[in-house]
Amino acid sequence: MSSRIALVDANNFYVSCERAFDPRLKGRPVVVLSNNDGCVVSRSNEAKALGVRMGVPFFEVRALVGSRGLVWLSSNYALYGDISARMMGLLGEFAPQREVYSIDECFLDFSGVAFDSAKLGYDIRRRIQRCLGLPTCVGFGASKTLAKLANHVAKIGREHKGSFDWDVLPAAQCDAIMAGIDIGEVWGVGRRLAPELNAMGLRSALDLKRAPPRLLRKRHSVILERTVAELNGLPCIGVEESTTREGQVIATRSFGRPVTTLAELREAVSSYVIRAAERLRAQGCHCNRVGVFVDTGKYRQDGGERYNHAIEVPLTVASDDTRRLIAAALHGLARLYKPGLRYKKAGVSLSGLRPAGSPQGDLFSGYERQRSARLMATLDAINKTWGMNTASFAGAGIAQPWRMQSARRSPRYTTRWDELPVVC
DNA sequence: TCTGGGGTCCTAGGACCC
DNA sequence: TCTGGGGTCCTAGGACCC
Repeated sequence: MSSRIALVDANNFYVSCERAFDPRLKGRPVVVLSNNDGCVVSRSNEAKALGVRMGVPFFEVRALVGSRGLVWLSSNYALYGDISARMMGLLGEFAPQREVYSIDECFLDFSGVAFDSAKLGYDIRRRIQRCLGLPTCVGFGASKTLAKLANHVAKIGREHKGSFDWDVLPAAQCDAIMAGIDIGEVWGVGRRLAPELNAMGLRSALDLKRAPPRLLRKRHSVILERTVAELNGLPCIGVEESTTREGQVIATRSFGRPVTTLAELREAVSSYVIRAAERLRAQGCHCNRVGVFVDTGKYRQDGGERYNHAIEVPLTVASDDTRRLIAAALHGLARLYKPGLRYKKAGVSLSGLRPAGSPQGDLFSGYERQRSARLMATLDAINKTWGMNTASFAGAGIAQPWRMQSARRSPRYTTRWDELPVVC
């Protein structure tokens, strides 16, 4: 039985989440900004029509606020994460197997199942629209790469009404459509690779589909070889329900204003460890390496040299105890810190992840370990019930003057009792 | 003035082992 | 002067993704 995969994704996801709770935003040019209100990361169709590009620094388009009525919002990840979880729950009802690929994208595996893709695509889109108020598109194909590309076709061609399936069209027609798609739109071909492939005479998705895979592997990598196979309907990338890879947890932020003192850097790094450790425990993992990095930023005005360095501190015993991880991170930070610089950003990474149940304990730590586990569990329970940072660590600072800007975050409608939407 | 954050995967090269 | 070969593990860096 041949492979049949769908990719569902929400259109303009962050903006659509905001619109679902604030109908006044409908029909208007709206953008949602990245952390620190730095870059545009989501745009309504009206904003796209004004020429606002993805990822553009906000200050470059700020004039459109006055001249064209552009509305801007800070990002509200509590809201988007919750809406995403609801969307993925609904999508899971449609297929035997589901892979949550990103906050707004999901692969569904229908291999071995008979279905009418036109009806299914319509049903999925209607369900998500009715339950959550989100517009979506659906693409069907024999591989993940083809499903992604089908989704792209569904999105740009109005005649497809938000759903497209390669397998219902004759091969010649599929090729004609692919010939019209830029090679850079193919999943796995990024900003570096596209010009290199262009230089080899490959310009469209169809060119890549017909390219010799061996040669591409030699010149580039095995990834590109797989992409070519996937474009030809030979699935190489499986649909995976859960990720059991080793993985890592990263927490990083740009500062609201430059930071110069070690004391403030210590506060910031501590607060990032607290967040990362929460996520680590939510995954049920311990880590055995703590990385920390600082950066003076790549857009420096003062002409000085950029300083961005990282250091990894190994732990003798894998841990998920915030206190231990903070101690390790601060140890690394002390070695990294150079006075007299204006730091723009810092971060931590937890790696060497393993399941919490299997610690290779040091001989005498049994009792300590139980105490630690209880303390962390209590901390997480308090913060889950009463909201983030209800109980925290003094080392992270109280005033936190270095914190990022988030001038226009909408209410956390669905995750905070005190911010529930009020219906009049 | 103002330029995000959180990931994955592959490859090359060095350390180390037998 | 001459100085193996094969394997694994780890890490850094680069490319990609959303």
